[in-house]
Amino acid sequence: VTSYYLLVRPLCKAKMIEDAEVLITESRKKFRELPLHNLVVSSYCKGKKLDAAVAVYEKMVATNSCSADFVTYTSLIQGLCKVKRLEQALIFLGKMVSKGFHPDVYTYTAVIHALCVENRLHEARKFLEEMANRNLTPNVVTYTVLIDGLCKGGRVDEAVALLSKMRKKCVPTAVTYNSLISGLCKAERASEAYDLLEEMVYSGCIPDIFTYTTLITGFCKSKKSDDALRVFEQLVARGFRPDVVTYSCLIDGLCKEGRLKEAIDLFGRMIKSGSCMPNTVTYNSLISGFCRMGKMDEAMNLLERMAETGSSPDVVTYTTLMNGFCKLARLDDAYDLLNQMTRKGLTPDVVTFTSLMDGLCRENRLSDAVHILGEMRRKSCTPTVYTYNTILDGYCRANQLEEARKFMLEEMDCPPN
RNA sequence: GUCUGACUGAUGGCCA
Repeated sequence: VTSYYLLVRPLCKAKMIEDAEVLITESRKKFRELPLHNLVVSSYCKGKKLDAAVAVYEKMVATNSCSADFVTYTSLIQGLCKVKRLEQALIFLGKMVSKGFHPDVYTYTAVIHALCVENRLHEARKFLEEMANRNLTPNVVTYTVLIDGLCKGGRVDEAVALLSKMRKKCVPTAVTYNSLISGLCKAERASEAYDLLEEMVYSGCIPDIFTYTTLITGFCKSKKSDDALRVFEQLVARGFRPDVVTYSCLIDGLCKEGRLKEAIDLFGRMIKSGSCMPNTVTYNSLISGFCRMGKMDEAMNLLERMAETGSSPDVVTYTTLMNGFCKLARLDDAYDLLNQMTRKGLTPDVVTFTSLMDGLCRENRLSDAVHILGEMRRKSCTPTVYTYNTILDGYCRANQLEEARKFMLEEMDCPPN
């Protein structure tokens, strides 16, 4: 037996699990030990080879070599959860219980997590209750998993309520705070998120630059760049290093409020600080800001200056600029950029084409716009509902309601929104 | 002598 362990364990560690499996299944009966089988099953699970893991389990059952135990079921259920084979995991959970084994907090948490990922929040909550019925105490991770699921499902209020509930039993971790802060920011409730951040720091949990950037983006989304700037100064004062994403978020927020001068100033400050260099996204935000203001000269100037800091324009850069020109009815300039980007080896995508189509529609060139739709399909660039809406809006604007109706019935191959 | 669970950041398109 000892020699089997000496072989099987290293084989599993070296991810040569198939060889390990051969060893244990073809050995003489007395070596068919359960821990060896469990080792193989769990190794397959870790390698996300769940079919193989389940096959070993089934062989165990079929050949009666040894019978699955707590560890076998735990490994399989958690492995299945990880690869999102939730239904199968639930079946094994049922089997496990019916065989008299008691899934532990970890297993329940893994199942709840998988349910949350599938947005099956009601069932997730039911499992929390089931834990209580089985005298299992949910811990921080269990609560955090559910809180995170609720946040991602847009049910932030329930998440906040669950936070209060969990506080009576355990202490939130940085992960808990991060989930909630992100959820509140997505729900445009950045000031509540900020309160949580302060509480997080006060209670000794350490946020990271991601946490701060989430908050900055949250304030920007709510058009509160000033609050975002305050968070920025605070993170610097607390010794965190803003990176290019942090700067870019702020720059984008300022641009979206039309505060272009401040955005440019911050851009300069970023370079001067020496801690990071702007990238394509940083430029794209600035360019988008200038385009929105109709300042196409400045926008084009930025395009030309990207190379100075080692950035290259991408499809977003060009689309932003083209859209800017389209909105000013400068279709020739937009087409020039289309050619330029193609020459650079960049491929226009569905957004690029939709922008162009919108420009054409605004100039009453509806048949040209519809023509692009055909081009897109030929290039297997799939139109989205925005693309169709653009055309529909064009028809409506031109008072061609009957055409719009016909287009919707005959051309739209996605559900309207 | 075998198993174990969680989170967070940026840019472009339609209408309103």
